[in-house]
Amino acid sequence: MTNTLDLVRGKWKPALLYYLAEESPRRFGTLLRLFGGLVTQHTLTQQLREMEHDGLVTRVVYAEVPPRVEYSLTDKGYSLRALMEQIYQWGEQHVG
Amino acid sequence: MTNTLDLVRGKWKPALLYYLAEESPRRFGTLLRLFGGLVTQHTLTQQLREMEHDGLVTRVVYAEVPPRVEYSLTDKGYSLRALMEQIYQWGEQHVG
DNA sequence: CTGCATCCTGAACGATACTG
DNA sequence: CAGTATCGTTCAGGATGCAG
Repeated sequence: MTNTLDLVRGKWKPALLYYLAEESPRRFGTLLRLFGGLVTQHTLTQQLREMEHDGLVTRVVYAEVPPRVEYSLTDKGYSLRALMEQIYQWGEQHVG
Repeated sequence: MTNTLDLVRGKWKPALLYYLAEESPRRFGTLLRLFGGLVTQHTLTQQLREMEHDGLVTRVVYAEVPPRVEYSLTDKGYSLRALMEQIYQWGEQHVG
């Protein structure tokens, strides 16, 4: 279970799950702008790579100039997003 | 939702939730021994106090010599424990 | 027995500058 | 545009010793 929580152990991962579930694929720059300067490129890249490693997102690089990289949610990612929704619902009842 | 995850943001909190759901109340020393030296007094005290502050456990001090302190799970604690079970189930299916 | 005080380490995250 | 490289800060958690 801790293993599951580890998948969202990362400051921006829950939000990334949310944004990518809302619309996939999304470009790196788009995601960066969605956070409005609250997160750095460094950190965003890091968290996306970890999520890719965990099988939550897929990363597709297009050989173009300028470069384009798109991130999409996997089935596992969508499933985890649904679980997060459960958790959110619990919070609504017990925390307010 | 992050607010909910914050309640178990703490290395030993999920385990404490588990042990206290299994049997309440439990003494401090008992909990400490359950972890078999993997956690220090310092950290265990800290996490229990945070859980108390979050309304997950109640702390009862008995004015005896030697001192006795017992921790119990609250209704909210049991409820969170149930949610953790949901999370665990998800992990079984998607992580193995 | 329980827990507080102090010090310390490691990992997460941010700031900034540079590159294909 | 989408990174990588470095460095600095913060903070959870551990080690150890002391106290009621």
